Amino acid sequence: MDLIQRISAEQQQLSKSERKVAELVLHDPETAIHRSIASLASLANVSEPTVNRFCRRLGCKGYPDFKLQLAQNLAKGTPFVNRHIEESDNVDELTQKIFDSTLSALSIARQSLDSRPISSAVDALVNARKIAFFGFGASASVAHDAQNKFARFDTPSSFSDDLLVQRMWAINSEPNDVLFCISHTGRTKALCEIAEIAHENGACVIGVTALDSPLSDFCRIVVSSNVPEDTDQYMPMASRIAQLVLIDAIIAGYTLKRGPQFREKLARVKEGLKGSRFQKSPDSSS
Amino acid sequence: MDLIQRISAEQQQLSKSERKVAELVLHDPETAIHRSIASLASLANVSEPTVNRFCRRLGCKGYPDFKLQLAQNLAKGTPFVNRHIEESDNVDELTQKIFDSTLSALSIARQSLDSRPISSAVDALVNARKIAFFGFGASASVAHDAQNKFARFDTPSSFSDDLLVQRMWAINSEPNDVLFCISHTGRTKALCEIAEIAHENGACVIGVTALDSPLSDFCRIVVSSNVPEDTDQYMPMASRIAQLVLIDAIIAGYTLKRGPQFREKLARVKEGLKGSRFQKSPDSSS
DNA sequence: TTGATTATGTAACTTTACTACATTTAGGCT
DNA sequence: AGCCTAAATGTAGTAAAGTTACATAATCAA
Repeated sequence: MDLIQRISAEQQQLSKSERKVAELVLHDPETAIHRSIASLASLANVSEPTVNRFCRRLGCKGYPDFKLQLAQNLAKGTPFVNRHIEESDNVDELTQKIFDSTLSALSIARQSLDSRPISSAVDALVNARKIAFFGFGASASVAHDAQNKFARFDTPSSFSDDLLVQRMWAINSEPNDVLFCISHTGRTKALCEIAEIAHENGACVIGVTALDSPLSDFCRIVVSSNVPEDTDQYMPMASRIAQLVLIDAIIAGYTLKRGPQFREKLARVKEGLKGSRFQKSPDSSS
Repeated sequence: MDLIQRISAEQQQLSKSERKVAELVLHDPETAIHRSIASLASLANVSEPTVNRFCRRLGCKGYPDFKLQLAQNLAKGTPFVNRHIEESDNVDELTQKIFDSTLSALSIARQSLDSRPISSAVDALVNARKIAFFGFGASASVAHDAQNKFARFDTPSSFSDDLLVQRMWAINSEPNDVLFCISHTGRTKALCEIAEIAHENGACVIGVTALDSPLSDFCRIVVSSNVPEDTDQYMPMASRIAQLVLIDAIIAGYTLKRGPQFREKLARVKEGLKGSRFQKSPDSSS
């Protein structure tokens, strides 16, 4: 656990004066690392030894050591604590918080990543006859995004958030077909049904979902993201971003595995998109 | 340019004694940050002021400042630099790289953020009569995602990636209607046309796009993300993630501005979604 | 070689952080 | 309440670290 997290964790157990220091540091860590102990102390309205004791309580050797660790912590760029949004936040604070918690979730997901299912997914895709991406609600747009990327490839792919279309696809599925079922919770009844049908037909069902969920029972491969609870209480935020990035990784793996002449094709596809744009600086699709 | 790079760059122009210090630091930076100026000086067989002068020559305020910068430099260690994917990467490396570059892009976007257009967008939405989210290609799924979130709210909202549907909406648009046009480059001809029509009808066109792009000419508000060039050469990766997070921020601002009784409604919507799921741990939509 | 210029080191000084101790504050018990 | 104990906080002195001013040594051009 890094220093900033340690401070916010221990904040409760600190004494009154020490908590003043903690608040100051958490509120503006940048400032702290450029100040002397005396200046920080007076800023927090406490004495110098209090600041020193505060540092030691956090496991530092002294104030200079504390500054050093804090500096490193900041440089690492994971001061993204899941700070919850408050009624009093202005738009600027709020925006920063949203970015922070997304970054935080992504970086946690990155650490607790299992590349094996991703690898299996790539293998399945390379041999796929046709591919589909299904999901509902917020996961539908993730599926949509994934299909959009596969549209660049030469294997037939489809997306749907329509129950009946999905069911038809599943019923017609065969071995060597790949079905991506996307659901954060893995508890959406309708999607489980679809997955079951495809699974029974011998298709390779890949779940971008939670491990040990009802949906995962029907999946040959489960790619899970292990993001912390969503910051926002009303709708998925960070979880779907993690799903997108996971799928990006699968796509990158696929692109690589298909070899150089496949990537030439991709370059041609990209070139071909230019016709739809006002020219100036050639860029990726949008 | 970071400190270590700066040292090796200036190494040639340094005097004999100062070069000794430079070599020492480059050879073992870890040690340097934990030593006092005296200890470092004796280790390099030079005097203390020499070390001090060395620090200043590198643009630091003094030795403590030098240590701080060096520490930050080291902590960055394997920063989320846009490390390009290589043929030889295995799936694990590749996945890490994809996550890294996404994190990198997001954190850059976070730093160079202008909250004013976000704030204006929130204001426009609060007064909106109807709202639409349009985009093509990868941006279509972003628009899809945004609409999915607005489906929870009480203002009529729609999404389309269909040229004709979009055009019909634009033609029917009026003042107080809000149109989100999503495009990374802001150069997609079709979308510009739609934006122009809506704009001429007096609707509030909000571009989630690049500043100074053709599209931005028809936008009353431009929310831009300033992400670095996309890592992947073939398709948008990081840029669309940044778009999503920007829209998340707008939504969070909107939710907050609508006040507590509006959030109660949201809670009811979330509760209502449960019926579509296998129960166990209630969670957000998927 | 010599004078000027730059590089380096010495020593005094200033700032910074730490330690030991005194004072205050808070909580428990009669 | 009033007292006692223990914890928390601050004061003042001390040690250590960093900086500055100046003196000496090295380098180079004429």
